[in-house]
Amino acid sequence: MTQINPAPLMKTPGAMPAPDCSSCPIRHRAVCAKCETDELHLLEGIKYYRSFEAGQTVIFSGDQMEFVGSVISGVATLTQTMEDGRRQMVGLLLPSDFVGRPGRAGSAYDVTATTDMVMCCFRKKPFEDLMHTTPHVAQRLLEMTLDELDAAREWMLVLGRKTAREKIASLLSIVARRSMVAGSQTAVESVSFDMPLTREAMADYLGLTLETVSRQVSALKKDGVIELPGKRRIAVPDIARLMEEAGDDSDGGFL
Amino acid sequence: MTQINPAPLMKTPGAMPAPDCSSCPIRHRAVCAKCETDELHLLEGIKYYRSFEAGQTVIFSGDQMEFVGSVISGVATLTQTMEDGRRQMVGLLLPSDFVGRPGRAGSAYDVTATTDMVMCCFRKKPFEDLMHTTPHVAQRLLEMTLDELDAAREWMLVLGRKTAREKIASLLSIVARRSMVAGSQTAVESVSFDMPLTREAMADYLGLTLETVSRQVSALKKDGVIELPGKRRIAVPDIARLMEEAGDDSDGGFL
DNA sequence: CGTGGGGTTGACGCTCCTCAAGAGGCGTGG
DNA sequence: CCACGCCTCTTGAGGAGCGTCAACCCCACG
Repeated sequence: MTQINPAPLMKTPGAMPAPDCSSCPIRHRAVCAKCETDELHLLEGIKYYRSFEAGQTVIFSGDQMEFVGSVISGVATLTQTMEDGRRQMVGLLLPSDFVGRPGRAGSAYDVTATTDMVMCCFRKKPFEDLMHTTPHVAQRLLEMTLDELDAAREWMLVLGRKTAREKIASLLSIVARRSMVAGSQTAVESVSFDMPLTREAMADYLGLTLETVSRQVSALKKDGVIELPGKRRIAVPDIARLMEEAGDDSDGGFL
Repeated sequence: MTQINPAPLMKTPGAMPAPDCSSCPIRHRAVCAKCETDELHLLEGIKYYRSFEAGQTVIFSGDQMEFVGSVISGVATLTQTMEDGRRQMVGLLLPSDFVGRPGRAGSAYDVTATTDMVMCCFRKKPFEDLMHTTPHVAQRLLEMTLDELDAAREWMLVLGRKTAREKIASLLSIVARRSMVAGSQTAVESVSFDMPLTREAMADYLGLTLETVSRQVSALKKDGVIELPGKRRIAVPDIARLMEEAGDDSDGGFL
């Protein structure tokens, strides 16, 4: 059984000293992944760290974005809200994911930290300038955006066609997979991880109500697909079984 | 190893003479939008036209993509299918939209023409090379991908949180808006357009059944939100009313 | 004139939502 | 120390919305 432990690394929200890029845990997966050392120095010159507390809003929908950046640790969500209060999560931001949209002034979504979180930020203007001069940043951003688009489309299938039980299993699969990548595990059959979302956030993700989420999680537990060893912790004894419940078996493998 | 050759194409869709870029109707909206004349010549050198009939599959999910390209006229869809046959449309490709994913060998989705369609194609390899040499193509592709991502996220809200009636109204709004852009109308309060999708395709788009789509279209007609002057034709006497039914009023305006 | 594809409409039932009550954990303050 | 409020989560009962199954219409086309 693989154990993935997130490393919480801060208390007070706000600006923080930014460590060296060479020791960065997401160095090879973030926007900067393709950068040569000279390009990295340019980025290093304009970067700064910021931390956010669980529950804190990073950007409000419609606000001006003065920065873009990468999630270093922790989890954030992108959500849309209708006038009558209905909410849909449209993005789940895990370590190495990029926040913000170059070329557009305001944010179209609310960005909220669901756990304590640290970001590596760049002021938007200098970053955009840098995109024009260093092709590797723009290239990597295109790759990442295409991956996000694929993820969004996968998600559409979940939202549009899957049952409540399949939706839950799909979400757990995604989080499990990402946590395995982060821990650089390969080909294991069981995992355990901390679920960074509340029942309500899961419901917002999946287009369900929190009651339905709770019921289906209980059902998956009763059927032995998952175990709940502690608050927030989820153990998956048989990953293939979970994927089967999600409706997409024989998958396992893109990126 | 036995080779089974797919049936030859029925009519004569396929290669076509490619007209000059300067007279192209999507010149200023497609991937080539930012190109200078010299860059355009490079593209012109590797481009070729292909036509597809309504109902014809452009690419099967999992197939190698030998080309990428832009939709010139007509409509295509991107769909995903689960093993048990459940289908979800994940992209609607209208004129100027880009088809294909540079940097990945195979297609993740089925691409199907829903009307007769003409595409401006580039063989994948030369196009990818060109992306590295002419920054304007890569820049424009990033912009377009970001727009697609926004559209996908808007769509998630539709799939996850809207009622059947709101879903129909949302789809009609999108098609109406796009048809207005194409016709370069400004600030009108009524539109009429041809709906390029069957009830079944609409259902696949919206995560509904075709019966529900049919019922809700009838209901919108009965309530005077839309009129159906002819087969496939839809008239919207009051666009604001339609947007209200879609659940996102006071919108009107991104791109 | 028959056939097949697209569309409409009705009856019925299942999934998931709504409303509601209550349990368990945790920090605060008396 | 326990009481209290607040938050998250669980569980139940009832109902609505949409899916399923089925019949039927319209029209193009051979």
